[in-house]
Amino acid sequence: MNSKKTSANTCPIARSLAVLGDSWSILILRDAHAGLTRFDQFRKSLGIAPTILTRRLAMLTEEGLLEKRRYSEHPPREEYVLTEAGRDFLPVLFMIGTWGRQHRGDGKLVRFFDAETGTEIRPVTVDEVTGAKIGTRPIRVVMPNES
Amino acid sequence: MNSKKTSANTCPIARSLAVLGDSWSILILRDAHAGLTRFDQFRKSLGIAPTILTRRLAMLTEEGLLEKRRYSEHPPREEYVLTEAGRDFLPVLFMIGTWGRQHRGDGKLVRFFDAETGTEIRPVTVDEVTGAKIGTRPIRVVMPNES
DNA sequence: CGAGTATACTATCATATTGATAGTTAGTCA
DNA sequence: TGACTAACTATCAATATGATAGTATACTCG
Repeated sequence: MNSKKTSANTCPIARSLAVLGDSWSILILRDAHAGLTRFDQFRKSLGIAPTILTRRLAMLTEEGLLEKRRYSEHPPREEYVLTEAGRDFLPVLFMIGTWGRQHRGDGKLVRFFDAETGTEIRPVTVDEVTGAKIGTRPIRVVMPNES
Repeated sequence: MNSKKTSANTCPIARSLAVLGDSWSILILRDAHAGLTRFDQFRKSLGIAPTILTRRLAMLTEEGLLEKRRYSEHPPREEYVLTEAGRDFLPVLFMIGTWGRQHRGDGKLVRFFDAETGTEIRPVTVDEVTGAKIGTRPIRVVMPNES
C-alpha cells in the first residue's frame, strides 16, 4: 500500500496500518502475547515462510513493537520480546478476536484469562468517561480535515 | 496469505484477518463508518486504484460487511452500506485508532463523538465482567490446542 | 573426533498481487 | 451535440509472496 498520497499520514488508524496492515504481523503479535519469542516457534506456529518471517520480525522490531534480544552468547541466539508498544496492542487483538467470534463462526478459540485469578476475560470496548458500550449508541466519526 | 495450513481456521483472530488483514479493507471500513457509501467517495478519500477498490468492495460485500444497494435506477448507481457485521467492527477501529494515537505520534486525528450528546468518546477495552481495563493486569493467552 | 541435531537464518525463483494509467458504459444536463 | 458524472474494466510493469533448499554456528552424544 502506498502511504504517501493518502490520508495515511494524518489519521491514527492509517498510521497504525502502515505497520500492522498485514495479517502476518498481527498473527506474530498474537503469538508473542501467547508467550512465543523465538524464530522457530513463530515459524512452526504460523506455518510462515522463513523469508517472510525474517522480514516481518525485522519490521516489527524496527517499528518498536518487538525487541530483539540475545538470550545466549554461545551459540549466539536471538529472541523477540514485546515492547511496551507491542503490549499495548493487546486491546486491538482482543477486539479483532471478539469480532471474529461473533461474525466468523465458532471453531476452537483463542481465549484470554486473567493470569492471577484465572477467570476468563470477555473484552468490550467502552467509553472511558461514561462507561457506555461502543456500538450501542450512534456515533459520529470525524475525519481530520472536517470541522 | 495462505489460510489453509495455519491455525487460521481455528482462531477467531486469524479468521478475522482472512477478511480484514489488508490495510485497504480496514480503511474502507473506517470511511464507511465516517459516512461514505459511494465508489468515488472511497476512491478519492483513499487515493486507491479503482481496480483494487472494486476488488475490496466486492470482497467486503461477499463477506457480509457491506451491502451493495442501488440508490438510483436511471442512471443505475450503486452504493455500499455497512451491515450489522460491518457496524460491529467499530470497536476494532476504535482500538486501532487508540493504539496509533498512543504509539505513532499525533498528527491530525480521526475523532469519535456521541452522535446525540456530542461528547467526545475515549475508547478503552475492559473486561465485561469485572470492568478491569485490559493491559493493566497480566493476561494469559491460551491458544486453541492448549489445555 | 565425528555424526547428528538445533536454531536462526539467507538464496533463489516461479507465481500472485498491486498500483498506475487509460479506457468504457450509461446516463444527465445545458 | 458536447461536456460531464459515476462506476467501473483492461492492461501491464513492478513488487511482494511463498515454497524449497541451503548456510552458519555451536552443542551433544558415543
